[in-house]
This record gives sequence, C-alpha cells and structure tokens, in this order.
Amino acid sequence: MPSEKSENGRSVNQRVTIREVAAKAEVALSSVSRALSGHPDVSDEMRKRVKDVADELGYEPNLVAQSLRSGVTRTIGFVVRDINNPMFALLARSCEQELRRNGYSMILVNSDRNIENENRNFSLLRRRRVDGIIASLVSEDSPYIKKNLAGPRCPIVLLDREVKGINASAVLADHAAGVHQAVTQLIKAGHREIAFVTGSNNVYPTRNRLQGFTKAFEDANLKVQPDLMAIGGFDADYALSHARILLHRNPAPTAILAGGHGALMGISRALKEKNLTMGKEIAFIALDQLPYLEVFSDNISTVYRDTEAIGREAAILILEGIEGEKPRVSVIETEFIERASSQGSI
Amino acid sequence: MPSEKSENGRSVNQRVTIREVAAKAEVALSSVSRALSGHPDVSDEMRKRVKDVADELGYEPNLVAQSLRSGVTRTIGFVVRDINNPMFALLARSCEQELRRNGYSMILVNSDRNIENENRNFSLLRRRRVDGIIASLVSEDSPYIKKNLAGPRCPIVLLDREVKGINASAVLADHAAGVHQAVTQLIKAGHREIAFVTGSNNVYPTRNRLQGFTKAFEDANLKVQPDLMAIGGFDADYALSHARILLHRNPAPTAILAGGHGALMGISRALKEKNLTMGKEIAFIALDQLPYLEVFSDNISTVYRDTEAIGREAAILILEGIEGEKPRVSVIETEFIERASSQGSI
DNA sequence: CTCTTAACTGGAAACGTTTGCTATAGGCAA
DNA sequence: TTGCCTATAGCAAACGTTTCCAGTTAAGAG
Repeated sequence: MPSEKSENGRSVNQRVTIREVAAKAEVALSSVSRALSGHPDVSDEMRKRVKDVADELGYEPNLVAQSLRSGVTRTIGFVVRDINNPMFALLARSCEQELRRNGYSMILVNSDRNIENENRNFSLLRRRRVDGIIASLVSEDSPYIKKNLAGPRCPIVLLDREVKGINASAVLADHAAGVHQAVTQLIKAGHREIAFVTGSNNVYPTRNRLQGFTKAFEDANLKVQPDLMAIGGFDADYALSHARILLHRNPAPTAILAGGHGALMGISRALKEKNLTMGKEIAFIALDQLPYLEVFSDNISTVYRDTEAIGREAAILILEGIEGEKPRVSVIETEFIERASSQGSI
Repeated sequence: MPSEKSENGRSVNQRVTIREVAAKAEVALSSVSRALSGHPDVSDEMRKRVKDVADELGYEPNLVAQSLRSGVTRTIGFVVRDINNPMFALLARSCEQELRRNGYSMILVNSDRNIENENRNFSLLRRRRVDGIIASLVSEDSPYIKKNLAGPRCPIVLLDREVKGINASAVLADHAAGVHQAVTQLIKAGHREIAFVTGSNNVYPTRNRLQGFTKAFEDANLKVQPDLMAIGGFDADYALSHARILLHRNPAPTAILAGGHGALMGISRALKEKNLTMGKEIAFIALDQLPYLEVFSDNISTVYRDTEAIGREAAILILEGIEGEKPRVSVIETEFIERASSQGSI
C-alpha cells in the first residue's frame, strides 16, 4: 500500500493535485482528468498509466474544484423543521442512505421551528450550491416561502406540506385514511368522547388528519365534538396544557389521539399527573411512526406510516428533479395498527 | 423586497455572480469582495454602494468558489459508526448546533458498523476538503486507521476511542465511574449474580466499563464471574442470543446491565421471551443516555452520560484543531441514576 | 503513395472567488 | 511647491478541476 507512506520527500501537509499526477505520469492534465473520470476518449494504456500513478501518489480529486468547474456539487440539502422530533432522525437517515447509494451527500440543517432560521437555512444551502433541497417546512405560509421555493435551477421536495402556486415535488402521507380507521375502530368499541391533540392548522398533516377524524364521526352518524380537538401546535408544552384541560373535561374523554411526537410527550406527562395509564383508564392511539414506541413498548396502538419509505421517496423525487423531470407528488399510505393501548376501559 | 422578483430581463435560472454586482455598482470585482467580506480597506461609501447593489440583485456568494480559492470549506465531517443507535442522533444534533453557532456546516456519514464503509467515508470527506473530521470509529484497529487519522492538515476528534500512536483529539466518557457506582449499589442490595452484556473488547468503552465492573467486585471483596459477562458485539442480535444464555444460567442472574442501545434491544427481547419484566424479577440497568428511555419510561436506572455535552465538546475540540491548537483529550463524567428498575426481586 | 478519417492527446480557457501587488488621489509636513 | 504617506481602488494571478478545440499519429481506402 504505497499510498500510505508520506510519499518521498513531499510535505505531508500538501495535498496532491491532478497537476502532480500529470507531471509524474508525463501526460497532460486533461488526460489525467479524462482517464480518472471514465471519459471514453482515452486509450487503455493511458488509463492504466494514470491510474497507477494516481494510486501511487494517493491522489484524491478535489470535489470543491470539480464542483466549481462542473456546476454540480452532488450534495443535497435537507431542511428539517425540528430535529428534536425523533421521526426526523429516521426520515433523514433513510433519505441519506438512498442519496448516498446514488453518489450524493447530504447536508442536514435544523430550523428549530423558527421561520427566520428556516430562511437562513435555505440561503445557506443555496450558497453552498446544493443540487437540490428536501424540506420539512415550519409552516406553509412563511413570508420567505416564495423566494425559497422558486429558487433558480434547484429542485425542491416538500415533506408533508402543500404550498399552492409552487411547482415543487412533494411526499405526502395519507394521514386521513389511518386516522379514519383508528377512530372508526374506537367508535365501534363504544367510545364517544374521543380527544385529539395535534399540530397547528396551517400545515397539511393537521388538516388532513382532521378530515379523517371528522369523516369517521360522520360515517357513524355522530357529531364530532369540537372542544375535544386541541389544534394549534406541535410542541410538548402546548400539548401538555391542552391535555390537562381535556382530561378535566366533563364528561372526560375515554380515548385520546396523539398527533405526533410533541403531542405524545405532552399527553403522557398529563396522564402521569393524573395517574392514568395509557390503555387502562383511557384508550390511547399515537400518530406517526415514533421509533422509540416500537422499540420499547409493544402495546401502543399506532396510526403507522412508513417513515423510512418517505425518506427514500424524497430522495427519489429529488434525484428525478435533478435529472430534469417534472415535479410530482407522491402519496404514502398510513394504516391503523391496533394494539392493547386502544382498548381503554370501555 | 426587490430581490424577489426575477430581476429585470435576466433569466431566473442564472445565478448572479460577483461580476454582475461589480458591473452594476461600477466598481472592481475585488472591491465587491472586500466590501462584502468585511475587509478593512474599503471606504464606507463603497461598502454601502456595494451592499445595496448586492441586495438589489439578490447576490448570494458562491461558497464553492470561496472554498476553492481560500482553501477553507467551513464544513465538518461527522463519521458515525452506526446511525441506528439513537444515541448518535442526539450526539450529532448537539454537535451540529454548536458547529453552526460557529459558522460551520456538518456533513454526516454513516459507516453502518463496516470498516470498508468507514474508510470510504473518510475518503469522501477528504475529497470534499472538510476542515475537520469528528469520528466514532467502528474499531480501534482497522487497517485503514493510520491512513485516515494521520491525514494532511485535517484535525480529527475521536469519540470514545483510544488509538495509540495518533495525535488526535478525543472525547472520552468515564464509563468506569458510573458502572462502578451502579454495580456497587447492586452488590450492596445483595445482588451477586450480576450479568453484563456489552460491546466488543477492541473499543475503549467496553474496556473501560469492564474496569469499573470488576473493580466494584474487587472493592467488595467478591470475585467477578466471567461467564456472566457477554462481551463481543454491540448489535441487538448478538445481545439477544447472549442474553438468552445468561437467563438460562443456573443460578440465574438477579441483575443485568445493558451496555448501550443494541444490548438493551437484545436483552429486552430476551426478557419478554421469558416473560420477565425489568425491575421486577430481575434488576436492570441501562448504560448510555438513550433518549427514548427518558422520554417514555421513567423507571429505568441508568448510567447516565450527557450525550449532548459530548457533542458540544467534540465541536469545541475540532474548532480548536482548526485554529491550530494542539490536540487534547476531554473526559466526560458519567453518573449512576438509580430508579425503580434496579431494585429487582432481592 | 496519398488522402481521409478515427482515435487519441495536449493546450488553454473557463468556473467564481480571494488576495498580493500596483496605482491613484488627497492630505499633511517640510 | 515638493515629497511622502495613507487610504482606497483596480488589475491580475491564483485555487484545482473540466472541457472545448486543435493537433498528431496511424490506419485504411482509393
């Protein structure tokens, strides 16, 4: 392994460039470039000669220079609304895997539920000249949204967001179907006071879930009770305060749906305060694929969506965009998985 | 907000360059560069003029070109051994936050517990000319390790790894102390058959933990029982098969320590198979800060380490390295947090 | 034997910045 | 007035690649 030793007299701090390879191989720069990049106009002999010298010198092409010249960075930006939500870790991971399989790297940036941060993140990624951006937006109507989504030559994939007037690709989960199944099941089991804690109404998943929720009541010829729906924020503190109110209601809810990680955190704290156990005194259903749920407790009923599939699909869509294909929307199914916690005391 | 509209006649696909800013402001390229980068040799009038034009045109400097010219990418590579371990999500997140606060981006790559992947990851990051690499290595003696850690001009921070003959910085957790506390506590409570499932011996954390483990027995004038120590792999399957063996032992262990995420997964499955509950028939202690533990069940005793502090510290060390400071090792304390699960049936 | 063509190879210009050096202008001291 | 210094601005050369274009060689056709 000759490339391991610090190459004759040359300083170990200096990186070897294509120029040195060319010199040592006694060929032109352009030939080195072609030989190593798999260009067809190169003789076998030349290619071998160059490759040998490159290996010998431990040449590693400078991707920065390649990017500048070729205009392509082979990098995708991933803007995530709230990295504290473990669902996004799962999502980003599967997405990164798929991208890497296709020769792309990922730069992940976190907006921390803040629109200004989000805007800065987009700007950063543009300055880095990423080839595409996958984004989980804080909201669907930020003042910067037009600027950031209609950018020059940079395909966008939106995650679970609908922004009108933008032709970006998107991966949407069909939350409504799973929620409909779940609530229908609860109703069948005799539940009537079904509470729902979920995010704010200005994003697609909330709207979509509520559609499924209300439709389940309609289909059962029941009226949905508005004061059992806590809509307005994804964070745990919000969920906690609203869960407290819900639990003190009269009549008390006999079942409760948690719309995502934050809601689950808040609700589980509120339940503990009242010494209630999920699935015992109150039926409980979690939305989203929360990795720790599957990992640790196997009795929580869930409206499942395949988060890793979403990540992969996002990668596929962004690669399509880079290839110049038209943006398109991809829908991921959800499914109610019934386990012990949705039984409750009824 | 004039920069939002697609700037007079110019194609929206073309990015505006420093050259166009210079032309429109009727000054030299170099003046634009200096004005925007805060160089001192610029008059106030020039700076204002340039900034106004830059804003007007929506100029966003090309970081690729900047990097090529300046030799600095303001990017840190993060090589993670196994992204499936949720601890790393936590770690990477806090690290990224700290880096970003200092104007750096992070590229995260996953080795998937494979040495070849790890080697490729290092190579990729070098080609991208990252300014530094933070790495959680698969093992401490891969054949590529010398090449990858003694690289040119690129500071390295190792996470929980000791590699001799390399002068890289490192963040090490003092696992031994926490494990010692935990085991001592168990012994005091009357436990004698204490099992330990942990990773392979060729990495620092395992060795370090075992030191704490055996020392606790020595300090109590007891002999550690080698057949209760399952050493050899971090993955859940390994842990599962070994936990099965341990649970069938005679006399059965009355307490069990899980060395990290994989071990915990395996053990919890093995316990379920035998219909045992953590903290009931068998005392249970988890090592590492596993986010889902804190989040979901509040009764698991833990040898806690502040994972986010590790991430921050890694960021600090890598930034020091970039500043040209000498590598150094930073130690993070661990602490036994006693909760219900370590009571067991004794 | 010459001409055409194919198959390579080399030279040099770009990509968008930063930065060292040089030039100009005005201010101030002599 | 002259000379020098300071503050500022411009020019042009890098950074390490890719890629267009032109040139060379050898082979095959006539």
